[in-house]
Amino acid sequence: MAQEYEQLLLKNQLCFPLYACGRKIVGAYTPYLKPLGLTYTQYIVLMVLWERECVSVGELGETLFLDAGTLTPLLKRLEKAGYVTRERSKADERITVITITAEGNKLKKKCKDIPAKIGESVSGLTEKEAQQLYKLLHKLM
Amino acid sequence: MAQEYEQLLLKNQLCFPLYACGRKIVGAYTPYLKPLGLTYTQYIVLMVLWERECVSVGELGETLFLDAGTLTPLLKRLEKAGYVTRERSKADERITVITITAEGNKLKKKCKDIPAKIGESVSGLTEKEAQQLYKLLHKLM
DNA sequence: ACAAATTATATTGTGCGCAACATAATATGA
DNA sequence: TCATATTATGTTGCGCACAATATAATTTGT
Repeated sequence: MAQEYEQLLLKNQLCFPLYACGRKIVGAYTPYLKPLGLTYTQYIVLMVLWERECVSVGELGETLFLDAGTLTPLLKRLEKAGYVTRERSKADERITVITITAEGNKLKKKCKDIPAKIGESVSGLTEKEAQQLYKLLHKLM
Repeated sequence: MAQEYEQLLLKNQLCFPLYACGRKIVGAYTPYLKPLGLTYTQYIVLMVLWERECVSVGELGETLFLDAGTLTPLLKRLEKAGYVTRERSKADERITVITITAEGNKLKKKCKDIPAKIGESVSGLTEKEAQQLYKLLHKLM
């Protein structure tokens, strides 16, 4: 095999493990989120709302790096489940404001211990390594 | 905000940047792969085939951490495009053997320079940091 | 040999994820 | 002011991604 193709070997890729780990993350959360009827993406949307109470679709997208094509149907599902409300801003009718409901806030307590449980399954890394990884990923974004 | 919920703050999550970077990777490849009519997942499937020539669906799944529900329709699309063939193994009819075609191998040359181009856009990291990241991600998997 | 268990792939259903396009409201400028 | 541009969200279409289930071939145990 010619050396010029060395960069195309799967084992020489940095991107592939990044892609694979990203999916593994979602998988790691599933056993904890599914009993609550949530997906990972819905969970991180709720995380934003637990911090901010209300937020526009655009701000959500910027925060989570997701676009309207992903968020609109997801938010409609969360609305249907009773966890958020969706209404047009009175100041600017182009903006849809997403607000967490009391029911949505109740989920916060139920989700409280999930990060620690995930942390245990990522225990292949030491505390120092986890911090290193955190820094490198943030530098990438 | 009570301290007990600190772990639910988005900025304290290790998993979120992992999830976000995983998606950014796919996005970074798109401008190079789309002109070739390929998706990122199809590209990594082809990477395996460029190394191995032929492989079963199960081995592909183990290598790429993907399941049959993802691979079967994807492989049918690659077959339709003329890049692979799909046929049952004669030794064991349960196994579907995927083989790269001459047309599929031609793509290898066209993809040769993509990793370098992606590398440039990931140039926020030094060589040393990229190696560190590589090691940490592999430890996670 | 042959029923039961195992293995490998395929199918179905749901939910992302994003590009491209559509729609409606607001801002801008001659 | 009023056409034009911009902004924010929504819609459509396609391709993953995976759980759950189905199907068919092979292996195993008696």
